[in-house]
Order: sequence, then C-alpha cells, then structure tokens
Amino acid sequence: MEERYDPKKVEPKWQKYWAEKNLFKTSTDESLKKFYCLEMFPYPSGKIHMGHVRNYAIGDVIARYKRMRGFSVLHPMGWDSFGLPAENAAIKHGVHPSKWTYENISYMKAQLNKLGLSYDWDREVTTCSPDYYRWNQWFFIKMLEKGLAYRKSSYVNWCPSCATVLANEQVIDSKCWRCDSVVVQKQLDQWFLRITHYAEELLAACDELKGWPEKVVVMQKNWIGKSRGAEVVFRVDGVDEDIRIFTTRPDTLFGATFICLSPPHRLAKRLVEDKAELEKITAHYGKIDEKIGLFTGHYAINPMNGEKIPIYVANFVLMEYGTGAIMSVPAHDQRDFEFAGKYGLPIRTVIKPENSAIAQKSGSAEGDTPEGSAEVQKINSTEGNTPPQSTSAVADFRTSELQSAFEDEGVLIDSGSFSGMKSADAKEAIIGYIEDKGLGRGVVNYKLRDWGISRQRYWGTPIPVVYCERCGIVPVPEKDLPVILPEDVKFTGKGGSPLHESATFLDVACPTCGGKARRETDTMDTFVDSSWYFMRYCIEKNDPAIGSKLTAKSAELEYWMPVDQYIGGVEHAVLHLLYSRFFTRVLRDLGITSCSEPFTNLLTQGMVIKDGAKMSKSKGNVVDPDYLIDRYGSDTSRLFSLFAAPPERDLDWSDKGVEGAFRFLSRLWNIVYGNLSRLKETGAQPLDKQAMSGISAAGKALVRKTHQTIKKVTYDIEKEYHFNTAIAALMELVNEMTSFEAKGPEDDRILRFAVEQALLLISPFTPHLAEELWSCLGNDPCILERRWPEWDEELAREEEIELVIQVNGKLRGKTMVPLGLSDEEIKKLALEDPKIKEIIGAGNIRKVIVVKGRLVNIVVG
RNA sequence: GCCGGUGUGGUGGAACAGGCAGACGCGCCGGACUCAAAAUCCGGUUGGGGCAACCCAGUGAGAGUUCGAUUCUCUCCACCGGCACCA
Repeated sequence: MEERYDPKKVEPKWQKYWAEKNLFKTSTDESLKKFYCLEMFPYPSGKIHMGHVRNYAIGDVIARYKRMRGFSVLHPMGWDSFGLPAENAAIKHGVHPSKWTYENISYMKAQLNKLGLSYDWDREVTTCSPDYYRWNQWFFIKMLEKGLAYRKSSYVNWCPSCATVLANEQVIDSKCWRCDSVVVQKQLDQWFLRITHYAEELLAACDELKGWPEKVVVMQKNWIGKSRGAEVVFRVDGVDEDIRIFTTRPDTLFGATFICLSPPHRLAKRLVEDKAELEKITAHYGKIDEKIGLFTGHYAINPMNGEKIPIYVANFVLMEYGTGAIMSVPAHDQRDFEFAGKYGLPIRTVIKPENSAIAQKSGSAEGDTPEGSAEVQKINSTEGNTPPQSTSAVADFRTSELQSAFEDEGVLIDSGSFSGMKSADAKEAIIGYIEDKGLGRGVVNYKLRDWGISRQRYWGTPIPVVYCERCGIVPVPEKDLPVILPEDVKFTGKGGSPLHESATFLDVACPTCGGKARRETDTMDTFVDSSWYFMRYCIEKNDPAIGSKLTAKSAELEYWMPVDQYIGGVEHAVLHLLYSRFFTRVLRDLGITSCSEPFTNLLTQGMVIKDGAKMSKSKGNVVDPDYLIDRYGSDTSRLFSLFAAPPERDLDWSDKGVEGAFRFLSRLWNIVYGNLSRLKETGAQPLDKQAMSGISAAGKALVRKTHQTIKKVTYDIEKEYHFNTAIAALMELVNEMTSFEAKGPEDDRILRFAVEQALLLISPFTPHLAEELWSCLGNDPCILERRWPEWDEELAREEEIELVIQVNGKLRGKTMVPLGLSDEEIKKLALEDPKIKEIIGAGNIRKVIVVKGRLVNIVVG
C-alpha cells in the first residue's frame, strides 16, 4: 500500500485521456432518448468562483449520470461575453475589451477543464463573436418586420454612473443592479422588444412549469402582474378633451372625488397654466419620497353621476402603468385617502362591509383571544345573511372622521341603481353599463412593460439599423449582416458610446436610397445574447449549414429542445428566465422551433456562504477554486460542494468539511490499493444469486449493503437531485468495506464487487478517482461509457428487521424478528415480550396497531 | 405592506408517503501508534437523572387532528429572499 491518493497525479492524466478520446463529444445517435443538461453560462470576468464550481458540479453529475443511464446527452458550455466589465477594464487598463474578454475565456476554460467537467467544446458559444451576434441582429430584424421591435421616445431608467439605460428588471430599489448608483428618469429614443405581446401567454404558461421551483414561478407571475379592471372616460369640463383612467375597482366609481394625472401625461401640460409649478411636480416624479399634487384649475365629469371633480397632477401616478391617469377614491384607497387629507378633498363612502356588524365587532375586538373571535364568527353565521343593520355602523362609514380607507370589497351604497350590489357583481354591471354608453370598457392590465434593449455602450451587439436623412429608420438588409463591432475605437470613460468616434462605423450609405445615413450607435442589452444561446448549442459550432438551421426548423433544434434540466442561480428568476421564455416564443412564431417553453426543469442552486455572508470579493471571504484544486484536487472540491448541502439550499463553506471529503476519497483509494493484488487476482466475475450460496454472513451483509447503496444513490439522484444523501450512502458503504475482513477468495470476490459498484456510483461525482481506481483493477477505462449499476431487490432486502414496540405511542422495546411475519404473529411476539408485559401490567389493552416491517403500537387504557 | 421560503444537537445537515428523531460529515472527548507532535486507526458524543439495566425531556412557541406528529391543520414568533406608490 505504497501508493497514496495524490489527485495531482491522477487528475491531469485522465483529463488528458478524455480529451484525446473525445469522450465528451455529443452523441449523434438520434435513436437514443435525448437529455439536454444545461448550466447557466458564465460571464468571463477573469476567474471562476466557488459559485461556478458548485453550479457546474451539479450539472456535471446530472450529465454523467444521464449518460450512464443510456441517454444521448447534450452538455455544452459557453461565454456570456459581452458586457460592461470588459469596457471598464479597457478604460482602466487600456486593454481592448476583446483582448481582455478572450484572455479571460481562455483562462476560465482551462479552469473548467481542470474540474473534469464533461463539456462538448465543439458546441462552445461565445456571444461576443460575430458568428454569434449576427443572429441577434437577424432576430432583431425579423422582430422589426413583425412589429415586435419598435422605437419610441420614453422615460427610461438611466444610470448616471454607467451612463446607460437600464431595463426595469435591472433596477433594484431605485438603484443600478451593477453599480448601486441611484437611477434617474430620462427621456430618450429607445428600441423596445414587445414582450407585452406575449404577456398573457407567458402568464398562462406559468402554470405548466411543473419542473420549476414554485418560488420562481410566483416571481414571474407577480412580475407580469395581471389585473382586470376598467378603462373609463372622464370628460374635461369646458375643454374638448377626454381623460381615460384605469381602475381595478369600477365598483367604487361613484366615490371618485378627484382625478390625478401623471406628470408626463399629455394633458398635464395642456391643462396646467403655471409651467413652473408643473416642473416642481415633475421633479418629484418617480421618487418615493412624499406624495405631492397640483390642482390644474380644471374639472372632469364623473360619467356615472355627472358630478364635477377637480383634476390634479400628482407625482406618484405612473405614466407607464394603465393610462397614466387615475380616478381617486379616498374612501376606499389608502393612498388617495392620504392625498385627500393633505389637499382637503372630499371623501365619499360608496362601499360598506358586507356585514357591517362584523366589521364593527372585529374592529373593536383587537387583542381578543382567538376563542373570542371564533365566537363572534359563530354568532354571525347563526344569524344568517341578514344581520340586524346597525345604523350607527353605516353612519360611521360615511363620516369624514374615518381613520383610514376601507379597501376591502363589500356592498355598494350611494351608487345610483347599483346600490345594494356586491362589489364583484357591481364591477361586471358597471363595466357593462359604461360599455353600453360608450364611456369606457373592461380591460386587462399588466405590470410587465416592453423590454428596452438600447444600451449606450460599446461592448455589445450593434443594433442593425441605419438612420437615413431621407428614408428615416432603415433596417440593415440580411445580406449585410453581421454589422461588425469596429475595433478602432477609443475608451476614454468620458461618457457616451465610443462608437460615436468611429467614422468607419458611423457613416454609411442608406441601403434603400444610397444616400447619406448614420448607423445606430446603441448596442443591445446583453440579456438578448442569453435569451437564445441554449438553442445555438443544439448545432455544432462550426456547422457550415448554420444559416439554414437557425432560420427555419432544423432536425437538431427539434431533437434537442427544450432543455431538460437547467441549473443556475435564482437571481435570474425574472430577468434571463423571462426573456428566454419570450424569445423562445418569438422564435417559435418565426417558424424556427416548435418549442414554446425552453426549460422543462429548473434547478436554482443556493449561494455559497462563508462566515455568514455570500462569498464575494468585497466581503473578503472568498475561497479561490484554483487554491482548492491545487491543494485537494477537483474531485474533492466537487464532492464537498455536492455533499455539504442539497443543491437548492445555501451551502455553508467549511474548510474542515473539505478535508473530510478528501479523507473519504483517500479511504476509498486505500481500500483498493490496500487489497490490490487480491482484488486483481479474483477478477471481475458476476456475483449473482447462485454465487451467493455458501458465503459468509459478513460477505452476504456486504453484498446486501452494496445493493442497498445502488438503490439509495439512484433514488436520491432521480428524486430531486439530493446528492448530499447519495454521497452519505456511499460513505456508509465505504465504511462497511473498510471493516470488512476478507478471509478467502470468496470474500475477495465480494469485496471486488462492492468496490466496483461503488466506483460506478461515485463516478459522476468524482470522475478522476473513479476512473483511476476502475482501471487499476484491470478494467477498460472510460467509466462514463459503462452502464449505471442496477440493484437486486431480493439481495438488498434485510433478512431480519428490528421490530419497534410502542405502548401508547412511546418507544418501549425493540426486538429482532424474521421478515414476513403476519400481523397476528407480530402482535403475539410483542405482547409476550416480558418487558412489555411488565409495562402494560394490569392495563386494559384496547387496540394493537401493526405497521408492516416497522413497529407495533399497543394502546392501553 | 404584499408574496414566498426557512426554523432539528456544539456545527453542516438526515429522517420513503404520519411510524425508532439526529443517518453521513465536521468539531469535541477518550484510547492505540509515537520520545513527542502531525497524519492514521479504534471507541464515544442531544440534554438532564442514575453505578447500571433504564427513566424523563426534546425538532422556534402555543393549540388541534391521530393509537402515534420533525412530517398534516390553525395561531403566533424569529430569520432570509423577492416585489413594492401598479390605481
């Protein structure tokens, strides 16, 4: 046993061997069932971090496991390589973003290979390569043709520090997701993708995402934010204008006592005389400080009752949601209530609680015991649905001394012919009424807004349009794609895109009239790149027929899509994952794929935590994967990151835990090398049931444990990918092998069987070690091409079980019993147990419950 | 505020689908080996009580359903995450 476990010898050897054998090449055997396993591709920031190691270790186990189960597996990797850090590096260090990016890619690729990840590099995707981004441009032009891409001037989120526009999804707490600067609103001409066209479909299909974490589905639903309501037209008194408002509470229309316009609303400018005052309000637009308003001096007519109500401009009304104008019902909306209080506007109650008495009581019942309020409920329900009307209760709801708005639904009062209706019915009835009279209509609104993709940045996909002095916006013809990002630019960091400096890029002849034109200098949001990269992987990197395969249906895309298992961080719950669902539908409607939903199963892995915080450079609590691999090897690094926690949970880093993982692998290594000559001599013979007769009890036990482990590891991987418990089971088996003393050739055979099964089972987790030990036993290498082991239910079964005896649910005894006793026999055994007899004593046995193979519970009264 | 998640030893985490709570790992304690240490190996390790066989308590708190609850139901508490002027 001279040979010690030294990953530095083992790991490079096998990495080289696999590469030479081209072992990770994607199978083209389309008769096999396919499995597309994908991990979110990294941004090439320089070096991989522990989060990557964890993410890719999870994916690699799945990919290797599925392959051993006989699937044809697609397991690719690539680089999300456009983005701001490259440009910042250019400004700071004077390196061209391209050089910086490709150097990082090459370093990180070597790191991934050192981890022994089973990627097919013939499908590598690099988004900053013209071969890739030309398709961004092609899709964009198709979307332009279909009206799914458009240009409009709008208020946008502007990060002053990054000097660029941000998507709503990139604004977190009014701050830039990248640099934390406070985002301001700025009016700009921008390109948008019409994701709202798919709002309803994206929402409805959320319910089909059975393989996604509930949490992510809920986040997507909330983000899309569907609400039903009505659009109602209010005439402006004395001015030939209409104000369209959106409300989800048409049942409160009679309670509207004023109107609020968003500051950018067209009519705000038209109706307000004092422009300086309007400016003040506009300055506070989009800020969450105080709510301020400005009376326009004009009135609107409530179409329901003809009443004249004042029109205000208010900073809190969003232009982007609904119509940019709201009706205010202070009695039934807390925000309106506060606004009305501040500006002395009337409050009119038009909804009362369905059961005023309850409201009164529960209002005063604060601090009551749960029993107390249950009683109130009970009394009310026995009273039926016509409780005595408390006149004072109604009066309370009408006074102007309300403490807060009553926001619940209820029964309409003071609402003309609709009085007495319940809110739900009244909504329908009022919508019907306004539709009949042409005063408005029922509508559905979404929080989801179109995706602004223009970025005033260099390192991204050029948006393929030109601006012609005569023809206006002209898309670049397909034959002229790709529009190549020029390299001859300067990085000053002085704001504005460096593309403005590139004359060769900027000046162009109009494709339509040949006249003078200027190229679009904005580039695309990098989230465009990642919205379809999973489809690009389906076709080999250098496939010459790529053009026909990405513009129409291809066998490759039809075979591989959708992704069967997607793995990545939860931080993309609404950004990348929603955009990808949108893009997949666009490509479907362009006839490129028949797939609507890109990711069948999604696993969102937890963060890597150390000392109570997420590992990050700024916190100074990072563990460098290079160091870890150098010290313990990749197998140990992979094993620990899979063992310390189930994949979806946060992983608490522990240096000691890593050592534990290394110790475990060393023990397995020592079992093989410590018994190598005998294990080799005995050879790999099948160990079936016939061979089992006449072997030692210890041998039988080890065979049993081996079969049990195969079963457990298989179950744990199949069900929820609980690798931590799978590894624990393997540790148990190794512990049992360690204490197993082989006393003859029969036992050697058994040990060899156990070892080989363990190596097959552990190979997806620690492929180098498995491969090394597998081949040193004299087996052919490439364990990945072996079949996953199967267990024999009969050999896995225990011969005896430990019967637990309970009395009144409390554990009172245990006894070994043979398998397969009848309930009656078990009952008898338990009742005859002297200790149990004593405990029961003179008690009266009321009932005996037998749970097969587990326990018996004696109920004594 | 709304939505979602989590809560188990000293610690990371186990416990099929209501049936022995604490698998496996880490740490700690004891032992072997060693002049000694490290490494390795063996044993122990929820708390309290008892010489002991055993007994009592115990999965954030409180109730409920059940022969039996970490698991199901309700209320509450704490922490984490997401959204947040969306009319």
